[in-house]
Amino acid sequence: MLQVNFLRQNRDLAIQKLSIRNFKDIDLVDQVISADDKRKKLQTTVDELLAKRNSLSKEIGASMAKGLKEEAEEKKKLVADLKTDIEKAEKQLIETGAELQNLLVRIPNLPSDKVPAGKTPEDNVNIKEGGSKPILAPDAVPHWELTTKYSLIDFELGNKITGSGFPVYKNKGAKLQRALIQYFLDYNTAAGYIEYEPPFMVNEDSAYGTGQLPDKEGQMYHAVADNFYLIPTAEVPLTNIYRDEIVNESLLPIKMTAYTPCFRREAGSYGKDVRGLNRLHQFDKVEIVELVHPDKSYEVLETMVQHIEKLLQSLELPYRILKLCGGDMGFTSALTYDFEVYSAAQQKWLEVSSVSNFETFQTNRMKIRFRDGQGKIHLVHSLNGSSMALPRIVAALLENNQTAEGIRLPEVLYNYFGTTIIN
RNA sequence: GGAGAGAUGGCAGAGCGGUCGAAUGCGGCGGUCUUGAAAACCGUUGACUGUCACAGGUCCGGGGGUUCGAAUCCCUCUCUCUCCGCCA
Repeated sequence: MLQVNFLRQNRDLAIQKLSIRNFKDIDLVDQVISADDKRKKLQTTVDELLAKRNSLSKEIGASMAKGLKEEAEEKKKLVADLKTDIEKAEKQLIETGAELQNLLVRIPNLPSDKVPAGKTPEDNVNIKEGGSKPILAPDAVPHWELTTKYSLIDFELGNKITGSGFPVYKNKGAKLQRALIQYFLDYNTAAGYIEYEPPFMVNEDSAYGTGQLPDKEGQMYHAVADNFYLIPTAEVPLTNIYRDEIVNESLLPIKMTAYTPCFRREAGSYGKDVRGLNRLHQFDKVEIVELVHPDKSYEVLETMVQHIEKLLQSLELPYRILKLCGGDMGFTSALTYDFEVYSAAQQKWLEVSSVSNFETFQTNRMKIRFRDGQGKIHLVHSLNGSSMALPRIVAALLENNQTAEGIRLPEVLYNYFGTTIIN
């Protein structure tokens, strides 16, 4: 959520930046400002009425203490008259506040200056490629055949137990998941991230805090009886750890990592895109989240990009890094880099990580703040990235490393997995 | 799930329907003392809103009510604790 005062003071800039996103409801900016004007006026009215009531009430108390009963009764009447005015004004104030909030939550984050213009994924800027695409044998097959061939994943069984998009990992397939999770967490904690195991369900406030609610409601699984949401990413519980907290500046940066399963309804997905491990309703992911000083967030974003790049390099996968264009960026982000790995048998780039700086968009909602040396309070910047999402990594590992003898694993996994090859 | 108790500032913990944004202790910050530190002593220390700055307003778990006036009384929801039941 953007800050109203920022919009008031930078109306034109905000509109210009929103256009980089191809955001259509530009009018919202002016609507927010005028709703806030209205709110301010009403607030003043209410405040004045309340001030009157408060002082009269005090006088009543004083009169009573002196035993001036009649005087007190007269003043009581005055306050009684005020009461209807107060109720009316307060009702309007609440309505206007809600109206303002409704407008405000519909405005996405402003893209940073570094965001390229563009509308679709084709307009994303390829800023770097690394690793080399393997040359596969002519009989190479996509991962969904390999997982069957080596008994790693049973998609059909998942259909039976739950439904499509809920695969059952087994044998070495299950162990590979565990090895990757362990490796990723160790890699992150070695870089100073504190490991967490958060809840896999969150309440409404938390889902709202990171921006999943109100508009992405349909993308989460909702446990209606308790009004909990299954997390779509560890970003949600991790970032919410510091919701409504004011931390000392010396505690920054706060670096957190967690493995969690992620649950996504993915309503509307179909066809080739969802084949095998490409798109699932439940998948494993290790996430990194940072809460940092506003002056440092872009520096930190670059560090996070390097962190993830090195991780991909260690997995010996061909990858590329994209800077997302305005039109393809998520609602809450100011700047996003996507990481994709090349899945050789499908001959497709698969997104395995997304790293974003949200600046104050999330922290304004969550009121995550820090106190500086002068005792002043400011919002922190929040960032996060996948480090890494497992399924597509597994898809690429299987496809790219298939040989006549079996799947050859990258060296970094030897110790975690126990053997060097899956056969 | 049943019975009872409770929810107050960063933490602990007072609080008669009016002068309570709230005692006190701890912690934090500043100072005195000290070569330096500790101790001791002195001072200071909630958030939001609003204003050029004052003033003013809001917040004592959430929501509603009673009252001229609510941290204080009533209702309700949520959560925590104790006991019982169930249970990985």
